[in-house]
Amino acid sequence: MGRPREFDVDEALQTAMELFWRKGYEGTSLTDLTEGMGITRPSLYGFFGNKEELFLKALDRYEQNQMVFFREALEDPKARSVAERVLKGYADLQTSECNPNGCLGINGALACSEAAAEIQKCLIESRRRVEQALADRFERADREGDFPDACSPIDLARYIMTVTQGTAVQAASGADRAALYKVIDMALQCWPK
Amino acid sequence: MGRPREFDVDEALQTAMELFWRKGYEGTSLTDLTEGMGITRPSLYGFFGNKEELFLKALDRYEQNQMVFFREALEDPKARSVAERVLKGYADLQTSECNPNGCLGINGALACSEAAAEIQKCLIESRRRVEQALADRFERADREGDFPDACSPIDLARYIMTVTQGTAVQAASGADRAALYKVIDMALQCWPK
DNA sequence: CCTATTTTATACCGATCGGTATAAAATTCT
DNA sequence: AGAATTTTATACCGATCGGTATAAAATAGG
Repeated sequence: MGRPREFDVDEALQTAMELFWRKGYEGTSLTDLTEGMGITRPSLYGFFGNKEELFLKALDRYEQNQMVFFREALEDPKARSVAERVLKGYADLQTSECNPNGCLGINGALACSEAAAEIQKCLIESRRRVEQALADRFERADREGDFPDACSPIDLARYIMTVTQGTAVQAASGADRAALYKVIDMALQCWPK
Repeated sequence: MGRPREFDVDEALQTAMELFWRKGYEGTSLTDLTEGMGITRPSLYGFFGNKEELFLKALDRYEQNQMVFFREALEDPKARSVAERVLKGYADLQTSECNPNGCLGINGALACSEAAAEIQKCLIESRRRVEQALADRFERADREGDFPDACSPIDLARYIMTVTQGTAVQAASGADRAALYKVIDMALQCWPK
């Protein structure tokens, strides 16, 4: 009942996600958002709360939709394949033609004013969770005898995440997928096949 | 002649650099700058041009002062030592107690609004120059027979830079120096001693 | 002491920031 | 048709954005 909505909530959120991804939280204005999403300010506030809540919803969508590859990679039976699929999956995401370059989780708010401190904290926490999930997977591999003796699961997980964060910066600087794949091949050389 | 300046230009620029380093170009307001530098707006504009020029001057200072380790590292006779010193030098810089975390060259403007597009371009170009300098050094090493056969100088240079950019994100997220050193040790395992 | 010069301090500019009050438009239920 | 409800459109809010006009304060040279 009531006047029917004139826009698709999912589509609008997708657009918001892409804008935040490309310009960061603070670099994206409400005017950017409303014009891009094709809705008015009252609609934005009515459906998504405020800018901060909208960003968190966009981040949630990002994790649900764009990071599928990560959860799938964790299910690979071999730890080295997990690492390779995580690295290449991130590289694919960071250089996808139909998405902004880089990662929303990093572009969103790496360095920012006090006004965005809360968003910055959320993104740090988000990255920490991803790192921990990978570390947990490597712990399992270690118990299964599917892990190099030389290094600890948590350290290797942090190394892998550091490389993906590096490729995120590279992608945001214009590096193409082939270049990132070469980086990944080198990054994986420390891991005997 | 004329009224004597009441502030030290060098000190003021140092403060500006630190602010931009911590909050990024767009995250740092003129109020942040003038209050931090202890000068008024007319003084800032009189001595440093405008916000954009001030940032570029701060970036120049950063490259001159904070990146000394990089130029020194390039002079090391062994290519592998060059790589190790570059990686550890960046990690030190990114986690120095007396500086903001991370890198100015990345925190400055990774993702931003159109208003900061020019600064963003300058930073991308700055990172590209650093990468090229390392690639040139590795080219030399290759000619000197001081380089692994398996990979090309430019690819390895990009790999090294990708890792330092990854550690920059890690540092900006609160990682400490010891953690980054572990990452670097793993990153260097692809390079036979 | 007076002038020229430089830097300071104050107050202001239009534009944009995130956010909202108000009411008209469009639907469903009675 | 009329009331209730929801979403739209418009116009606005105070605060802050980067940037500047104006003139007072502080020096050196004549």
